[in-house]
Amino acid sequence: MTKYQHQTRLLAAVDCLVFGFDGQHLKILLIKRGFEPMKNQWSLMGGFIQQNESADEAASRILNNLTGLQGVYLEQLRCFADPNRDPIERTISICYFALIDINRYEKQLTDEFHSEWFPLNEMPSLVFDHNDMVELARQNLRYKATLHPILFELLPTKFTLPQLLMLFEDLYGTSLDKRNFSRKILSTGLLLKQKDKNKEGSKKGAFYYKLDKKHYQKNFHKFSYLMPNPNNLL
Amino acid sequence: MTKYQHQTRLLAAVDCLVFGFDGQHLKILLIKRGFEPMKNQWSLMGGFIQQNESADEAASRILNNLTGLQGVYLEQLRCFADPNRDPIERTISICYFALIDINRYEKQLTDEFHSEWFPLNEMPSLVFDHNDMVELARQNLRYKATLHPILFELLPTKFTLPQLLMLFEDLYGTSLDKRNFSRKILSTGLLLKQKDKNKEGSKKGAFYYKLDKKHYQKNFHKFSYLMPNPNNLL
DNA sequence: ACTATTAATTGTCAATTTTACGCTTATTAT
DNA sequence: ATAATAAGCGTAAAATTGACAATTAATAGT
Repeated sequence: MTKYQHQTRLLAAVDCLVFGFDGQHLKILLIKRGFEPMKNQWSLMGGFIQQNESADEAASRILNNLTGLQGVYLEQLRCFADPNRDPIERTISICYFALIDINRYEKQLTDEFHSEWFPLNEMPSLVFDHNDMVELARQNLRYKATLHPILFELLPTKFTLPQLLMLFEDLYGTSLDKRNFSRKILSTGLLLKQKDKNKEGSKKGAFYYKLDKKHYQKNFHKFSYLMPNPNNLL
Repeated sequence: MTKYQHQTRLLAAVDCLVFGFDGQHLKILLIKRGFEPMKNQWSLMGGFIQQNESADEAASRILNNLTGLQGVYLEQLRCFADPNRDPIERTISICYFALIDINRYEKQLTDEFHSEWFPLNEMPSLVFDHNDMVELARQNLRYKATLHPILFELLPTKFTLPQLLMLFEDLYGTSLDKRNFSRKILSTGLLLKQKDKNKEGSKKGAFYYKLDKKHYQKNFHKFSYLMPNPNNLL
């Protein structure tokens, strides 16, 4: 026996969602779809999985091909497999999301690859079920960011507390007390204060911080619900 | 154009992981694989996705076929798509996990469907990458249960606080103070005290509780990290 | 070179929540 | 009756949170 008999074989694609943060708003990177159907409609970065690559590899390859991005935070969201999600032919899509530092790639993305940033709330309608993917990814990001220090992926290596605050406020659509926010975020022990300041935003300037790589693992989980510390166990 | 040209089509399967709780330990339901390769090896409940069903539908169907389970909590975990995960032919697997009340189905599962429960920590080695799936699902469950009242799916409609405590303790591999646990869990407002007791576990007997369906939505999120309440926003 | 302005940062205190315990209670078996 | 067992209630110190006010550093305008 070399093959499974009598089973349906399907197209498998990967769609990549890219989040960025411009200092004010959480944004999403879109491109105009390059082939039919729905050619020239706004879309996530997508492509078919090849015979000998894993889904993770396909996601990296496709993201790189369509945006030039490489080595960025990339995580599988989930698989979308409605039989009618693609009108041409049944295609399963494995959806990924990436988090990048928007400033680091802005020029290359818009000039070279003709992709465009949209604020999450003022996004055009997308092809197929890509709107659902975005909504799920947004919820997932909110959810995950309550427990994981994942939003730092959206900021430069050196960032300020006001920047971080803005990011949280925009993601959760709320406003937070900066004094309490600072205290809470610093109490995690994840941040290392730098000696220099960022003076773009104010006269006084705000101190830069970096993630403390040494304590990152140890202090990863400064949260609580029913468990004292779910991830330190076992 | 009616088809995408020159693209690889792949087999797509679904694998279902079933969790249960016997009052002492978290358990997982396994069956002996019914066909080659690896026939008669321990495995998750799996099968191929058919032409006109979604992945969710396939998961329900396959779970029902192999265990008789129906209408239970079932959620997609993630997609496993390593090109070599199946030695016969490349097959993408979309992994699902189910949470069930073990007592409700025990007889049907073991007698009729010849599936077997194993404590998560004393599980035999499984076919293909199913071991990875189990490990990921366990982590995911731990993770999710810190923020979502999801573990109730593993208990009968009426359950006691000592039962719930045992479940948390086993999932997180730790011991918790019963007094603090009670206070914390009751403070969520999610539980409704019943008038009758369960006297199986002790002489005194422990009061039954039910989930308060009315307040379930409202009190879903009694937790905090950086956000006052991430899910009530927007 | 002062002064007004702006945003960052530090600080305070009451209220709430958590932690770490001890004690009482209900029930059954001896 | 009473000993044994696990359930359930209580409590005080410690830690965290929430709601604020005050101070500080730097710049820009006069």
